[in-house]
Amino acid sequence: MRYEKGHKDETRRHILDVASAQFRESGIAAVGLAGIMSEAGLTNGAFYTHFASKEDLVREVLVDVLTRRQERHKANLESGIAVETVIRDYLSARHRDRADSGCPTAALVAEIARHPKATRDAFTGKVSDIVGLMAEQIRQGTADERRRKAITIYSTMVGALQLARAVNDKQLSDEILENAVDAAVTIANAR
Amino acid sequence: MRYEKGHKDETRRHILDVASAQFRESGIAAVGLAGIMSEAGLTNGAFYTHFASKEDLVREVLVDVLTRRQERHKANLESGIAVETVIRDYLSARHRDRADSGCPTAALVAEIARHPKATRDAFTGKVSDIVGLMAEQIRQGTADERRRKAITIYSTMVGALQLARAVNDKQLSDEILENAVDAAVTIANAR
DNA sequence: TGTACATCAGTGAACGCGCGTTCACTGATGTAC
DNA sequence: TGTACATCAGTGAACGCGCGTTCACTGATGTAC
Repeated sequence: MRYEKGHKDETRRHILDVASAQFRESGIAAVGLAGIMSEAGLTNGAFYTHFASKEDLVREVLVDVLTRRQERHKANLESGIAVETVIRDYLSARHRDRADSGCPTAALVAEIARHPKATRDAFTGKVSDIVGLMAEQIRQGTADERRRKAITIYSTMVGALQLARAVNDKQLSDEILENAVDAAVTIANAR
Repeated sequence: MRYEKGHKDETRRHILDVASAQFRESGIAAVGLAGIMSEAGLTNGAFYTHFASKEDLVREVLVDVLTRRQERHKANLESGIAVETVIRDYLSARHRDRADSGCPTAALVAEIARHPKATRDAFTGKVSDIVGLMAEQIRQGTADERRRKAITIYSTMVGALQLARAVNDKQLSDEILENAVDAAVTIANAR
């Protein structure tokens, strides 16, 4: 069968979506291409029509998801949504319990640190952009102070979300999220 | 050959050390038992004389390393070492660059979140103990406030160390560590 | 208009490889008689 | 004291399995003449 115009792009988009959910849910190393392709409704071989290798897919997924999240940050900024709202969403029980649609940094940062330069380059650029947007969203302080605050808030959010996910005790998990919200909001509003 | 008394314990200890370094360096999923055993100077089959399964090894490694780190925290506390010193060591360039001998939480927390209950239980208990010791080390605030501070500081340190490792830009990496030090020290000393 | 060929997304079997795990076996030492 | 057997940490080959990747092939549609 020959396909309609745009079909290949749609398929590629679908593979990216399936892969990004599986990676965030289970980690990169634990996810196989066969599993991704079968969830996407395709067979093994079709993978290489769209991507050069698994590592290529990883990099494309990271750029894709982080770009989408960056755009959401940009929209938040333009519509004047407060940084407190972003912090509360990030450190919510929902985000903790739904890693597959959540922040790829929290899900994959340690694995990314062990991936090749091209993948880490892509990640670094996007994280830098997102931190920049968060800095713009912060109201108190000079540009430099706001950047420093954004970096610290991002670190705290990423660490707290991961700990809240790993810990096998609902009370401690909630406590981790709540304390991180307080700390992040305090930092954002500090003069 | 028959072995001297204590030989088996030494071998087990050696396998634990090799495995814990490899896990922290490369992640749990990316490390194979054959590689661990060969670095330990043994062959494949001997593994099951010491451990029931890879998952059993993972749990034993986590308990072992976190217990040792907990004991170091206890010693720090008893010899009156300030929490600032712990923060600066944790967020040092050395710790960032030597994951294999570093904090297993920073290296493995996201992977641990995806492991079976027994593994997560062991991790949760140890993290809880370590946070408790950090809380005792903090000077300002009521017991409850100190616990809350310790949780936040731990989250910030874990997130910042991981980001500093993943980011492919020395300047940004150093910036992440420095800002996290400032934030953590400020939290520890806040009234 | 009809026919021959080109295109190309996707199929599905196969490749070599390393994984976690199993198991019959080794051989130096300890124990029993 | 000498001999036969038990013990057990470790060996190394083999198990089935799923991995990432390759490739000859399919077949519906587009294009050329």
